[in-house]
Amino acid sequence: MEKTYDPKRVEQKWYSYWEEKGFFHGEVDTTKEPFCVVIPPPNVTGQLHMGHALDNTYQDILVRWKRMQGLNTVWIPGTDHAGIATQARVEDHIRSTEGKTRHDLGREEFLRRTWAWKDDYGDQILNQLKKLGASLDWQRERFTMDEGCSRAVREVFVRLFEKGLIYQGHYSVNWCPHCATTLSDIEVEHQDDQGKLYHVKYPFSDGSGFIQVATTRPETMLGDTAIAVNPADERYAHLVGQTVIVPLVDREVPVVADDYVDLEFGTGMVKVTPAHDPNDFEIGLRHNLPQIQVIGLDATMTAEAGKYAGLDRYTARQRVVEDLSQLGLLERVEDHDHAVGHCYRCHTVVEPLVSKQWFVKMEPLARAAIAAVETGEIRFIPERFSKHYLRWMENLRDWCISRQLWWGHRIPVWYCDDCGERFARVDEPSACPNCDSIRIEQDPDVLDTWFSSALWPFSVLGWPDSTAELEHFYPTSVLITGFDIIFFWVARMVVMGYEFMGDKPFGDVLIHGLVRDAQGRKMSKSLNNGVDPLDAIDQYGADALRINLVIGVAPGNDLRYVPEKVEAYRNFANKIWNASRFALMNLSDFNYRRQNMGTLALTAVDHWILSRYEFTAQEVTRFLHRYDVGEGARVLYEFIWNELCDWYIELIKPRLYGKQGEESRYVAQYVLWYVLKGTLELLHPYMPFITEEIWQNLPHEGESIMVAAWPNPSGLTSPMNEKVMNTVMAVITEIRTMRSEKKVPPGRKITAICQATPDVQEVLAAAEEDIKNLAGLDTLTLENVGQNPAKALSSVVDGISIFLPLADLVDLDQELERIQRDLEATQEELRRAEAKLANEGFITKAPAHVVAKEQEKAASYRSTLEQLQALLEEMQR
RNA sequence: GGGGACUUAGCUCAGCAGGUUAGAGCGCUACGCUCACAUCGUAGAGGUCGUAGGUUCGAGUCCUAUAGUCCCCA
Repeated sequence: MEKTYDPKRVEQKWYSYWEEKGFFHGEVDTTKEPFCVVIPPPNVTGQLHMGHALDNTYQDILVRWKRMQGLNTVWIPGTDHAGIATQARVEDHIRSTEGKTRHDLGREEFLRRTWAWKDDYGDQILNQLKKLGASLDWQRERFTMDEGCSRAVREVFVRLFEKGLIYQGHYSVNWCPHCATTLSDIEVEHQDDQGKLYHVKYPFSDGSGFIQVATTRPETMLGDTAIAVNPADERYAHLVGQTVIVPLVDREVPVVADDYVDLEFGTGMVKVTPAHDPNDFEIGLRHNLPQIQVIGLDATMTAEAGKYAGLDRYTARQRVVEDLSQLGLLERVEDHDHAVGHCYRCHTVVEPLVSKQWFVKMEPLARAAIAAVETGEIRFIPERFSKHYLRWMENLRDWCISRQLWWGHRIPVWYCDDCGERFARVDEPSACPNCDSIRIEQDPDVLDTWFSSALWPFSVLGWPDSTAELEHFYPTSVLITGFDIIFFWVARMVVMGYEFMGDKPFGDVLIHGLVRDAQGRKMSKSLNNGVDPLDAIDQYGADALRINLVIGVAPGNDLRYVPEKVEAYRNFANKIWNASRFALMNLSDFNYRRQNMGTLALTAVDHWILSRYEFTAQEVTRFLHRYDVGEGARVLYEFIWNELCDWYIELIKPRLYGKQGEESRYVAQYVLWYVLKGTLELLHPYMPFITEEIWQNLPHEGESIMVAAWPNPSGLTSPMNEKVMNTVMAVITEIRTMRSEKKVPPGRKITAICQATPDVQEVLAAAEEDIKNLAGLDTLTLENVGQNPAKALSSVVDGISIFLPLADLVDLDQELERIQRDLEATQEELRRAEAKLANEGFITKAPAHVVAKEQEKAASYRSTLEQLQALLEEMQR
């Protein structure tokens, strides 16, 4: 084995091995408890980013853990067709290579090209997940536009349509002029932009003066069809029913009263443009106002805008403002920050437009989805995201599902050219069901990408067919995703799950945060501060990246990607590597079958590490069970580095080298092997590659660590030996500290005298060789508390007086000062403990074991204090 | 405007069911290439856990208020 761990040498090898052996695949096995996770499907043309790495690391950790626990485990991979993103990318490509638009190619050819693009690049992101070690069941790979998923989409659409839950209508929707499609409400991101508030005067029709309105979008006034005031506004009550002239277009419009108007804002009067503002649209409906569209699909002004026709909306704004100013109708302009909607894909400012679109009626569908979270049938981890979800679900607006794209699931609705019949079908119809005409046309629009993702947990299991998979694996066990898509995706899966499966899509939803850069900024293309996970894997190894992403992170919280931290876990991998290398070097002649644990003459040190190992196993299991993935990692890290490596391996070296006989050597080998192997198993979900590589080299049974049994409690806990070892370690550490303070060269062997009670002496005597080895002693003398040795460094720990007779290094003043300092610190601790114990409430109300622990501490402080005082007296003599 | 999160060592963060002498990594100081590891070891410095109240025998941990930072929704 090499001196340093080389991830590149082993990662590819083991991934291929696992895949070939079929360990990732799970068949339906009704005799076993199922554990099923569906991947949040990444965009088919996307590239793996840190967010994916984080998300899939969490999933893989849980999946590997459950698999080792013996559950019938399946983690289903797949990709999302990502309508807007994919179409935009292919359009860009065609434009730059051929100078053509999608319209030049036509729908059919464009779709052919997009499928070809998908075939060329679609596997990329999934292959990148393999580099991360993701144990996905590749035999079950799906795509949201594959045949099965597409059929599920049509089936769902038709059923909802026939139930009257999908309807078509003219409404104000969000239009992205760049992507040339509508967007649902949540696809619009509101950002505060610096804008201006224009105060414009509208003359009364009868020439009796002006009213004043404030607007941030003066260009829309060309489409004004009313002025509105609040009915409670006494200032304007007399105006309601009068008419004013919209300047520039000379349109006569009424003044109406509507509750929507905010009395406080601006002048308390607003212009109403039903065609270009969702709120104005609502006002328009209430007052029967006409909708005049002055801005077109390409964000330029329409013919309705008169002389402004053809101008871009922002140019038109300037012109309108100039013209108003010239007419003396612009009262004033002030700075004004306001929220402006931007497309979540391209960040273009969204234009509200009235158009005919398809909607899903959400209110009846949401009921079950709300109840599920309220009753705890579906649980968010951390819990606070339940509120987030519920608040949104309870204020749900209908979902606009039609998109003016070509890439996606085409809406399965046909129109008859002859009789005008409109009908939905799962399979393509050949004629009109009403008049048998074959002159039928399918709706040109496609569905929102999230419509198909909403079906993911059951469509990937074979729905609408009733498959064994659905029966066994649905509901899935846990969904793991970021908080940013709770509304887009999680909520809609819950809705669809209850509607079509009559059951929740998953029981638990584990939400994680965002990966930010080292400065805490979001990783983004525009900032170019993203870190490519593949680069990170290349540099530090997949295992280091994985554990770095989860350790020390509380569930739901964001984390920063700090290269130094990944490096620390690369070092951790190396530490494990070397500890294992040491173990293997000493296990060449080891045969675990020779004797089993029960018959071994275990030492206190052996009992201690077994006890700590058992504790670690319990903790890791407990933490994983509660999705505290980061805490589980921390426990393992600390056990491996601080206990197994720093102490146990150091302590057993002489035994392994045969210095205490063959039997003792075998016992040490056995315990080292047992603990190391078990620890690797516990660590495997976090660091799959290195653990497999080492495990395969250790004596073992089975084909792979990934299908080894998860370590179960086996009664190895030993509080007594833990206590003994704590004393021994404290003595060793104290001697080391004394040496270090006095700059005793590490190589110099010295003598130590320990004074203690007979029972403690016994403990120390049993550990004499260990203490001598690790504290650098040639002699260790144990005696009763009494006379101080002359000219010695001294200290007291856990009621043990330690003397190092190093006459040349003793400086009486320094010694006095140090002892005095220790004495004061101990007094302070004792004071605290005694105060606690003197408290009636504490004694009567605190749990017995807490009180006992406090008493023990006080006793220890007391004896330490006594010895320190004795020391001091004698030194001062 | 409504909701939520965060505020713990110089920096980045843990702290699980209230009970430890409050932890880790990085950085810092001193010493050390001791036959697993310098991607290392040994020892050390460094924190009134944002502030103010409250609950409790006991609060970094629960409650209220307050300040600052950030996020979501409207």
